[in-house]
Amino acid sequence: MPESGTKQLKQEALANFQVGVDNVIFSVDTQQNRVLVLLVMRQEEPFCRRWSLPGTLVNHGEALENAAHRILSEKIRVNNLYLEQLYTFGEPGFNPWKSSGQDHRQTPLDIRYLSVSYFALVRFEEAQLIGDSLNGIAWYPIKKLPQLAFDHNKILEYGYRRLRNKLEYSPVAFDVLPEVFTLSDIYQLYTTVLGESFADYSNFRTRLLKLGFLSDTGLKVSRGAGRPASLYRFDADAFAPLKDKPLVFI
Amino acid sequence: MPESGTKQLKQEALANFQVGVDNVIFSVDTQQNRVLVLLVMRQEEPFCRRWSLPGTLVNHGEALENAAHRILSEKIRVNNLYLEQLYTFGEPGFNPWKSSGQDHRQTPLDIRYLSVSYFALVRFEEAQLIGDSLNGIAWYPIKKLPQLAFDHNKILEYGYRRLRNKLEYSPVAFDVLPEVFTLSDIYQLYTTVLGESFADYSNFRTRLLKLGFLSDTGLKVSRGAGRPASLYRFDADAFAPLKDKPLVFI
DNA sequence: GCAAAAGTGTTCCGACTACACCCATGC
DNA sequence: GCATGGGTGTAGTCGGAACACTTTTGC
Repeated sequence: MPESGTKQLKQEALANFQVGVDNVIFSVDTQQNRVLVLLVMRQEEPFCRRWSLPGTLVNHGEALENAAHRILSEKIRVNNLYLEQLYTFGEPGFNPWKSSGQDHRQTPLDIRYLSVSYFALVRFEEAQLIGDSLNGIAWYPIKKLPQLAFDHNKILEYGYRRLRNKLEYSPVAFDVLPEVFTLSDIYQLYTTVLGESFADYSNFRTRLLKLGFLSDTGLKVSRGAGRPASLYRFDADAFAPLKDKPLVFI
Repeated sequence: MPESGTKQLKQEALANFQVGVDNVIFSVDTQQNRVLVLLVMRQEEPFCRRWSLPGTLVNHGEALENAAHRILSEKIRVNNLYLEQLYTFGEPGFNPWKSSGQDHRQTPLDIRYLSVSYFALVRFEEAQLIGDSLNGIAWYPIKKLPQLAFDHNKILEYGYRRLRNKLEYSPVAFDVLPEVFTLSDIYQLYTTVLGESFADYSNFRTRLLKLGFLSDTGLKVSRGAGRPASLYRFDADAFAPLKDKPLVFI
């Protein structure tokens, strides 16, 4: 924390910042077996007509996380959502407008830009994009990313690592699954994100059920041929004791 | 990322930020079996004469991580060090100077403060404090923290959680151990930080050695009574293949 | 010799793996 | 019936937990 009082001489050297929030928003399309990330097409300089992460500058009086929620809800409509802070990027000299014609604000030349990135996971099936691909918003498969604006490829890679870690060590999946779901719904979610590197379906079942935080609703659902699957519900109370433990799924 | 061009109307509402870096610097005193955190005594308002995390405002042209290194090296001299970004705090309305007499800078009233916190682990035995407790700098046992300035207690708690996680899942310990060390050195480090909740010494030994990234130097060291202990060295090359794997120590 | 600390070995048991196999449905 | 996906059971194996035991030092 600053020691402003004793160091008047240094005051001149302090940087002023504009702070933005950039969201890495993931969803998982288990049908097509791919992880998707939400991108928006930039409509202005710099990096005009390039895809980028949805982001915004932080408003006066607005909490960082609120800014993240705001930009998210401008692009997409969802009911369930997992959101957490990812990382703060902000190399000096990285001012998007510094050498462009866009520096039309009441900002001194040496304004600096800081990007606080957020990581989000939403349910693909329920997510409604606001606007369409013509309006420059789209889900992109993580395996086929275009070149993004700014250092967004770096941020995205960082977010993708976090996604896989989160899935292994915490129950984020259940924030993003429907209220009730089958065990193979979960299994497909995991295989899509993490690859096939873990236990087969039958062992996955056994382990997950033994953890004891999935309660059988008694309901069944039939999807085409094959035996109908039981529908389960995530029991937050039963999970609570496991919280903060070095619990590992997969 | 901002969409400044299309939203001129909103420009008025944008916040301007001053960005600071606050360090949570840990060390481990295995002799006395306690985790320590470095605190400094504030010499000015607000929170004058209160302990706080060592921090600084970010200078013009200075990378965030460099600011973290700078404030650290102003307080302490170390050779080995682990440093990583922790979290970014910055609720609106949280401007330390807003309602104090210290607002003597060329800043508009609505300037907002953002704290990017960093997490550091240093070796207690080699760390030399610059200045002494009279100059207001001291190691505090994590179990006996005073009330800190700002929201630093919250930041510290967050850092402490990270410390324990890092120790379990990554080889940070070896960044902070001497070049050569005994197996009980490591064991004591782990027990001090994590409590006694894991394997006994003999099982800990076996597991750690089986991982294969500790090489026996052939040297021995005798510390008072008892059989002399072998000195080991961390072999970064041998560890490399294990990197990024869901490796768990303890 | 005896205490103290380092280091080794052994037994027990639970957990994960890899399957084989049974069940309920659509067609 | 048979294909399809859901669900159960089991034998083999690996690894951790607990603890007894041996080794090497200081005194």
